Amino acid sequence: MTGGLAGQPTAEQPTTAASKSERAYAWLVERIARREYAPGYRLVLATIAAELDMSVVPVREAIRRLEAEGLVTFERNVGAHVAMIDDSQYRQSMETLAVLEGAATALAARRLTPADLRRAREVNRRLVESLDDFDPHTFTALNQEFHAVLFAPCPNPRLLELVSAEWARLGRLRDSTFAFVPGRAQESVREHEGIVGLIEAGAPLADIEEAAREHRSATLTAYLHHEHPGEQR
Amino acid sequence: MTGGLAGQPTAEQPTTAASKSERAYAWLVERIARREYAPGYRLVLATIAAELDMSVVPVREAIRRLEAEGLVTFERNVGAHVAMIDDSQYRQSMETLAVLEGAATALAARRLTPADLRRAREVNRRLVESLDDFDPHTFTALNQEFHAVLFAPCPNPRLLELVSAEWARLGRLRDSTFAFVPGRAQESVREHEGIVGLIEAGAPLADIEEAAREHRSATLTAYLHHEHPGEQR
DNA sequence: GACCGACCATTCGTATACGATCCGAGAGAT
DNA sequence: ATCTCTCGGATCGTATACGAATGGTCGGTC
Repeated sequence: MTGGLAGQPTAEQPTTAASKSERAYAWLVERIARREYAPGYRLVLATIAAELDMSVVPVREAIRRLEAEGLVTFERNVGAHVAMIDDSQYRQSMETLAVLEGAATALAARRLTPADLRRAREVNRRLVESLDDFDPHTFTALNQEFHAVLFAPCPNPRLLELVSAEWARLGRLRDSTFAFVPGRAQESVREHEGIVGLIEAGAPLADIEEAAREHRSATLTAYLHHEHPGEQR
Repeated sequence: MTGGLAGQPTAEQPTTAASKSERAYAWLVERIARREYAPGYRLVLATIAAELDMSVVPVREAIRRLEAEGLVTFERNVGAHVAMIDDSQYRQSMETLAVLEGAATALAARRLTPADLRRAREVNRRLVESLDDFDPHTFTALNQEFHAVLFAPCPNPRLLELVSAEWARLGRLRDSTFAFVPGRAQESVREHEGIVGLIEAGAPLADIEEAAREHRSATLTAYLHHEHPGEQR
């Protein structure tokens, strides 16, 4: 391993700072995020190990971690696949996110400084601009940034952890809703302004929470209507 | 490796249905749950492997899984310890649970049958009875059962997953709040009745959600007041 | 006597090895 | 020709082996 070749013995390269399993994890997340490994892709331990120049053991660990986080599915004696999210799961996760983000936004509201609000508006302005030549990916990225600014000062890190874990599951596995229902984007940025306004005005936290939640739910509803026009729910 | 001892060759015992890593996982959860391995306990791979009569590899996998779920902490090249939850984390998790459970209860409300409500009341009646000779553990178990009945029909399994994951983190790692603030128990059962009443009466979902959330938050507040009477928050 | 540095035991991290399991392809029978 | 059974390749699951990092202890020095 690394054969005892006489490298710079004194050079304390902290390159090895991360363990191999961590590198494998990061590498896989990267690939999944950029859809090089698309949902459904078969992950073969030995292949990945070879590509990363390590044994299967760390790769295995990385994959199990991804499984725990819901990014890959794993079947005994069969192997791992990049997770696929069906409509039902998508709906559930979005609904959950609506709840979590709504709460986080409300908890953060009183801690947002004027500077934060300015920054939020700035991001939203860029969202408006991006409407011109619409690209779902760009829009989604900015959209997430907008909301991140709003709930960043939330005093409950645990809540934020759950939010970002859920986004990781979703954002990386499925194209943004806006790719399916571009029309939703316009409404969305309008609602953003409304939320910032509520916060600025010191509105009751319950109102802020509801607005944030509804905002997210509306995106989901738009998607469902678009995909399954018949259904009620 | 089960040393080739001549077991019943034809007996297709599906005992081996679960992989070793799964067995190790279940075993560890069990030990942690029953506080045989208390918070802070050092988990040594080789020791556990020996006790379970397997190699360290599956044990390692089980521990990493527990880490992902937040039940153990893991430090590189040092090892794993059963997670300890400090006041701050406890507060955050309870707050998060208040949000999640509130939402789950509201989503489930319209789907609860009269039979469900009867069952909830029955559990609450047992809670009242248990107040006589108060045992925090029994009380907490019944308490969780009560709430589980209420949000079981929640149509969003993902939300329920997060709820139970969070309870696993907490319930297994720290004694119930009621051990610290027994007085809270009385209020708690009264509030239960209020929540069931709201659901039965078909109250607005927002009201139900708020009641459920407040109910959980109140427990937290009681604890904080008891432990840190000075602080305002 | 107290502080500092080197040694050793313990335990983790990863590689390699091998048996177990699954899936598909090809031979054989109907 | 089609269906079935068997065999073989591919891949996973776990054991064992060994280098590497950590933490504590012992001995040396000021």
